[in-house]
Amino acid sequence: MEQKKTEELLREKLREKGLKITHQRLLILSVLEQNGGRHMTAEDIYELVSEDYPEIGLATVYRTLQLLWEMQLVDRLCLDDGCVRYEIGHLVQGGSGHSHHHLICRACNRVIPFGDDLLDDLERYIEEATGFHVMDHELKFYGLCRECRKKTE
Amino acid sequence: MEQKKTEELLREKLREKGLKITHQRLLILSVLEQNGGRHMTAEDIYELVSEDYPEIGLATVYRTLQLLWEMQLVDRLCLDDGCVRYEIGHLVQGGSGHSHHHLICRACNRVIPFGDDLLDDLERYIEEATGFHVMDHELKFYGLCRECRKKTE
DNA sequence: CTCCTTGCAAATTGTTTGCATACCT
DNA sequence: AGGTATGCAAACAATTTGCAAGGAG
Repeated sequence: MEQKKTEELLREKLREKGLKITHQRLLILSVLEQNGGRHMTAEDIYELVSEDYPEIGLATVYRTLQLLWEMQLVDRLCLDDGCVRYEIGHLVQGGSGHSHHHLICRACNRVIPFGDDLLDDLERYIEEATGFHVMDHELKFYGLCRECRKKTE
Repeated sequence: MEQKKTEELLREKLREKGLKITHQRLLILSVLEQNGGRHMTAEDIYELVSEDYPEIGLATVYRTLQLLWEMQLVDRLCLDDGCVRYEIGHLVQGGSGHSHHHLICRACNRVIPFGDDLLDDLERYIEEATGFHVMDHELKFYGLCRECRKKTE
């Protein structure tokens, strides 16, 4: 049901721009949606889509991710491991409009997602102070996770 | 004066770890310090250091940046243009202990630094809630800058 | 039928690594 | 002297691009 909605959103946006609705584009979005919690690289997505559609090329995955990102259907993030990662857009997913943050442990490199975002006030403040209209944000905290703190004590 | 202080910090940290104090390491830190406001790529830094020290190799720049980052003397950030950028560490620079955020315009790709950080409360909350000890953070806002908003109206 | 899109392979780009030499301490 | 660092070139990995063929509108 929700699935249907996101796909419909993509169809609309493509139509608006005069772009074509292709199997590949729908499949990539669907894989992202079905893996809501993960932070996937283009390669990850490529492999998952390949299961249903083995002819797909990696370049298409890159091109489509770029497109979906521009349409705000997916979010992008860098976790300092040298590759960009993607997840279904927080604006479309569930429609809560809220993203989460990432806690990155400098010792074990684990990435821990953290709750909801609590930045509404700050966003409002930025808009007032600078005229910059905030659409999205990405917040990462670096430090030591509970386990690594124990180890070094 | 401040310059001297940061360099001294590096010397100490190197000594502590039994690593050597080399011309290259000092120069790289110094270039970062003199370009406090910029977000420099390894290549940028390489070119600047080359002016004073043409024999330097790009690989050394990468190795040194990695080292300085581990020592918390420089900060790292990704601005979605496919390369990692560096700036002098907010912990050492001025000693305020506060970093700034970045506003990234999705239309013109401009990067606007934004004031001080206001995340102390959130950091404290995270530590209480999860046991994760926060040492640093990186916060980016995506949206439309004042100028681009005007254009699209 | 037209133009957008794709798959493939080659090209690019940012970053890392191996190794012999040079340099700190 | 002894091990660390460096410069160079080659290796790698992620991403992009050119192009002929295929597919949506």
